[in-house]
Amino acid sequence: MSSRAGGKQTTTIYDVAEKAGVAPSTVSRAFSRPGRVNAETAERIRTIAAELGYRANPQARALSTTRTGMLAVVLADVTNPVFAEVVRGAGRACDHAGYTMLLAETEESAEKERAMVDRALGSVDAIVLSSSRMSDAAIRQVAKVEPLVVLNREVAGVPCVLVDFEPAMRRITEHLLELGHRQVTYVAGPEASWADGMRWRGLRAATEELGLRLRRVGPVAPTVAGGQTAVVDWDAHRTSAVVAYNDMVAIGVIRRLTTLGVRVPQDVSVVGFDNTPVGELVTPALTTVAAPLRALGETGASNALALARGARSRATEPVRLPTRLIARGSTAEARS
Amino acid sequence: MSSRAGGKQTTTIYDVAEKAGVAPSTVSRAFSRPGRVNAETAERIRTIAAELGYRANPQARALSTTRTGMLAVVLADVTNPVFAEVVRGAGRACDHAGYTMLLAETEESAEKERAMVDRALGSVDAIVLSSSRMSDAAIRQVAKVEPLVVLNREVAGVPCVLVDFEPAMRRITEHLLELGHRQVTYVAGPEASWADGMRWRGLRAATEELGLRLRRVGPVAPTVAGGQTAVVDWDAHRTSAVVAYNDMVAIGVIRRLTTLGVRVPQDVSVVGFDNTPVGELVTPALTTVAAPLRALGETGASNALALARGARSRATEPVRLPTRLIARGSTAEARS
DNA sequence: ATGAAAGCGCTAACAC
DNA sequence: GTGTTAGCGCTTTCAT
Repeated sequence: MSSRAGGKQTTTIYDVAEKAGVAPSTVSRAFSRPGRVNAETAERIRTIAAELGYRANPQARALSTTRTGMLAVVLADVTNPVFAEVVRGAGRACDHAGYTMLLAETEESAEKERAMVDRALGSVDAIVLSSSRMSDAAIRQVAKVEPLVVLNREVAGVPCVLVDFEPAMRRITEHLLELGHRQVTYVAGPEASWADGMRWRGLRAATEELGLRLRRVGPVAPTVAGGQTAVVDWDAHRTSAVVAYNDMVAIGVIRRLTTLGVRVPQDVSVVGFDNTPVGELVTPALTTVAAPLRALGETGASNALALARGARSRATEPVRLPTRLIARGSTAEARS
Repeated sequence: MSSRAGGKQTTTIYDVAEKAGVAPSTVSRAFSRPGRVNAETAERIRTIAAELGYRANPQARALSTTRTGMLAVVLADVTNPVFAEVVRGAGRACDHAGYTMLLAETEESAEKERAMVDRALGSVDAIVLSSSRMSDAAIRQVAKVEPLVVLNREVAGVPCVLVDFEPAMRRITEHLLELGHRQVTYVAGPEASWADGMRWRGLRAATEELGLRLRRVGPVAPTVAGGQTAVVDWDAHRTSAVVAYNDMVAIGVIRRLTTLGVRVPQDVSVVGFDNTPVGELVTPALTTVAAPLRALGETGASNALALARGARSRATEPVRLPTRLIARGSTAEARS
């Protein structure tokens, strides 16, 4: 039992070594390279260590190995259910790998993000960037210094894992077509959003191919309020179907529509995106697309950890995760 | 520019010292004790450090100071909006103090919690326990080893910050009374939940004092499904008002009631708790209590950091945060 | 105000 | 298989 500056009592490798009658290095080996030490000796050491309540000092270990056993997850907003799921996934991956997760919330500010990444850099073995507001260049820069994987955004030369939007938008379009809709308007989310761009393009491609007429309104904030404001633009050229950037926007659209006396889904069908929990609590329940958010976080984190372990990524082909359409009450047959 | 094992390029204090023509210790001082070094020298050192892109190695620093600059936040479920808010608050406090936040999600398991706390112990300067499933004894144990503050739970001898339930329940009761309700049933949440106990007791005290009749049903899971199941018990002894453990339960109750042809709020009033975002999206919008969740996390974290800085807490009087009632559409005058 | 030197607790060569 | 010896990068006495 030696005591440290802070006043904390700490058992060190030396205490264990002494009591076990072996050299400190042997104790170290017993924990980090169990193979390279006599089985009985190892066992004895472990027993004594347990008795003494020995816990390796992570900082000291890190100092000599350059590996801290920590992964940083940085995202814009934990309060957003979408990211909360991602965090959970990442947490599981860390847990599974014996890693500790460090969380940084940027609250949408690129500067803050930059600062947090900077601070984290020295303390972690890898980084997962979730809803990055940084430029591609800045991201690549960071990737040069530390293993890094980006979620839901494609940055050339940097490993990323993303939700496969194209088939998702295609499914939505098919669904609408089956219900007899011939024109749809897309309510766009934040302009800076990579996801918005992907959704729009996917929808455009699908509608074109399947012969639907497509309009676009917005951009609006990705919130209920945003959705509400979009309705006046929809009103200028009404369509029987609306596809919203995400669930919140869809809910806003529905509320506004309802206020105007337009019934959903009888008069117009509305589709959301993300399969957020509120989707099934509102009236009507939302037709939406479920993205594998948990898996996104999980594979993102575990890929990052793999990189940290030296698995230099050969092909930086983005990993694409599949989605599924969840048809609920907000979509119905078009009135003929 | 010296290179480290991992292959990372790192600028050390020595590199800066050499280029600045001073001793390493001076560089160190220039950063940690700016007062104790000649102003000009300090300036020169800082300039050179910046040029060289010097970043202090946190592990090395921690090794000699015993302070890691990290705070651990452990909670059951990030996916729960209540905790998400707490995390945000804690994150802000950390940010503000130049600390890094480590997040551990226990997914409701006391063992997992124990393990995560254990792992974190060595890496952080303080811990915030949010929805702890550990026993009071276990918590006190941890508090002995490391600065620790508990959120929304009272553990004798351990600093805690909690939502002030009593006035909250009193406000609910008053609200109901004003609307002419004379009997209310409480739908209890998880038995193990400290918050549930407090809410129940607060409600009991208030109803007694104000002369309302109180029944209790449950416990049920703190979910929509849980709320739905509770309705059959309510049905056995109907009351004109229902107070639910939280918003989710309240929503479940409303849905079930609606299914049964009982109208909310015309036939029965329902009150939730937490002011979760969905509360204003459902129909009818939920009357509920807003707890200062963000503040909870924020003061919890900053108190923990204060402890870490040596502010040995004198009185361990729990900090109590105020709430406010948000009256919306799910409560109305009792039918006479 | 600054330099020199001794660690913090652990891992990693290198001997034996 | 195990002991010895250097450090990892920083802070911190103790001199000067």
